[in-house]
Amino acid sequence: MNKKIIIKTLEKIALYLELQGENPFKVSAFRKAAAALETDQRSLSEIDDITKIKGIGKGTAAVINELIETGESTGLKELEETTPKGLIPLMKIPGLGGKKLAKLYQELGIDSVESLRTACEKKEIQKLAGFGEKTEEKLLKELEHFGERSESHPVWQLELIVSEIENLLGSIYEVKQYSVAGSFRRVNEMSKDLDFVVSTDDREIVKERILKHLAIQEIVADGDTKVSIVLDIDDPINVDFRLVNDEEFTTALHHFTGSKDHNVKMRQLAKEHGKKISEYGVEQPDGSIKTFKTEEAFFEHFDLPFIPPTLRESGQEFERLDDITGLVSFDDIVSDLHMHTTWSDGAHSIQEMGEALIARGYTHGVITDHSQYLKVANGLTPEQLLRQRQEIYVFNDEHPEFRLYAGTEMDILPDGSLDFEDDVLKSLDFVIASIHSSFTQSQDKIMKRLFTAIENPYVHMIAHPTGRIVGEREGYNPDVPQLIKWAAEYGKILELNASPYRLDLSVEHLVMAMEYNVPIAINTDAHAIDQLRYMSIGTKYAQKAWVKKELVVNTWSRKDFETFLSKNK
DNA sequence: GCCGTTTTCGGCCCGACTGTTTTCAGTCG
Repeated sequence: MNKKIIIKTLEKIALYLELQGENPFKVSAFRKAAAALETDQRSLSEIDDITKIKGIGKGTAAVINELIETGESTGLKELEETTPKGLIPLMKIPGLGGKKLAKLYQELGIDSVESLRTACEKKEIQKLAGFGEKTEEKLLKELEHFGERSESHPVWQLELIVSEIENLLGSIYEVKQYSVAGSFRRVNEMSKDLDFVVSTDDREIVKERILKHLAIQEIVADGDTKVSIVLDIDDPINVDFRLVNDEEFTTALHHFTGSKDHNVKMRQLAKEHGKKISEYGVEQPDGSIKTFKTEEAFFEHFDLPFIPPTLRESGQEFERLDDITGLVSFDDIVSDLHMHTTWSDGAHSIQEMGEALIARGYTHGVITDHSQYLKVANGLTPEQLLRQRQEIYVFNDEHPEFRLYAGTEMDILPDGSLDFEDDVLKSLDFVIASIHSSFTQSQDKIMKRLFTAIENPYVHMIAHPTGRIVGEREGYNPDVPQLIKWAAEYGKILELNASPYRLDLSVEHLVMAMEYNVPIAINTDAHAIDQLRYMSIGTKYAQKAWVKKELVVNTWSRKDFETFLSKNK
């Protein structure tokens, strides 16, 4: 029996209990037990007494033990027999939860999308107590495009929408402070919706401006403090705006940034001190409400260090408070080691990219255009590389306070060979190797290709090691744990490609890389100046994997970077 | 169902919005 199956079973039981309209605390007890098991790092065989885990008691332990012994759960079986499977997808319909579904099933025998639609059309639903005409209409409307709207949106899609909305909010005179919140602020790869917190003295006007300037498909909710809309774009997405007074901004931002689990932990903590956290402030034991200028001050009020939004996930962050200070942050970044120019498929010249790096306050950077194999990207021949170097030297002469290094993003070819001979590589300051072709090869072949690069003494880094596109494609499926071990052994850097399309390596793999002390370079892979902004997303994403500053190559000084380079010569 | 340096019973995070109601339940985040 593996842990994943047990976790899934506990979650299933919770879902069925919910569908039966069970006590919500009982439902959440099963969810908590599943979460507790998941957070516990040990494998099943390493756990001797399962009830010692907080959140697992007599009832849930019985389910777990039965699963271990027999591979089945009689409790779940019974639930499955008394609750039709067809109800499960109905939970996704907005406005329908366990209680209402239980009632629909018991009173009208509704157990599927079809029977729900029929009941709506026959106007049977409005007759039930607690339901009405409006509910029925709303359900019918939801059923029309049920399953059409995608459940979650990748970060690269949202990034553009967020900056557009931020521009709008910034342009409204009556808006005092604003920020994106929710899972996007926590830099999750996928988000179901977008949340914004806005402070103002004049909610009506701000609301009016928002509704007027956005392309809106539907207004979902329209209250005093919350406006919820669906944006009218190719892939429609729900956007919530929370309107608060300026002094409430910080607590509201914290509240709506979540995650839910993080908030629950914070509130429990507050309660232990006789305090009460809400989006409007922290109620003190004497009943007064305290508000905060910054999130730092908010956390300090509870004797906590600032917990970055990216870490506010499972509640586990409260157990690693001491590690937070050593994490990489955007302020530590002094270089970007992967970018393209007009020499290959970039939009800007060496001069322009270099000056953009200086403007960002960096001390150095590497120009890494594609290599000759990548014809579609205008890859460079060794001769072109040589000429490009002259241009880089000129730039350095003109900007003595900054240093641009000559590099390449060299293809690892389908046959496993490298796109440049060693003597070409030797002449470069920094060599990136990456795979852009034949993604469907066997893992064995892919790993052989990667190993060629790893063992080449002139290669410094493997870029976007899995080739994935967030929410779109899997990549070429390398054996990442093996790659990490090789990188550790051969002293190579692995990339965290900061482009929101890639975020590659992923959190899971970065955690592994940290265990082996493999240096990570967070690079934008910018093909134009404005893409250099991805560095911020990349560093935040790295925090999610608790990536330590000292292992991030682009926090190193120019001197330390050069020392690393000279070791590989 | 789980939990306990105030507790083995009575809580369990907190509030907004909606639609159904004449004071609140259900859903949602």
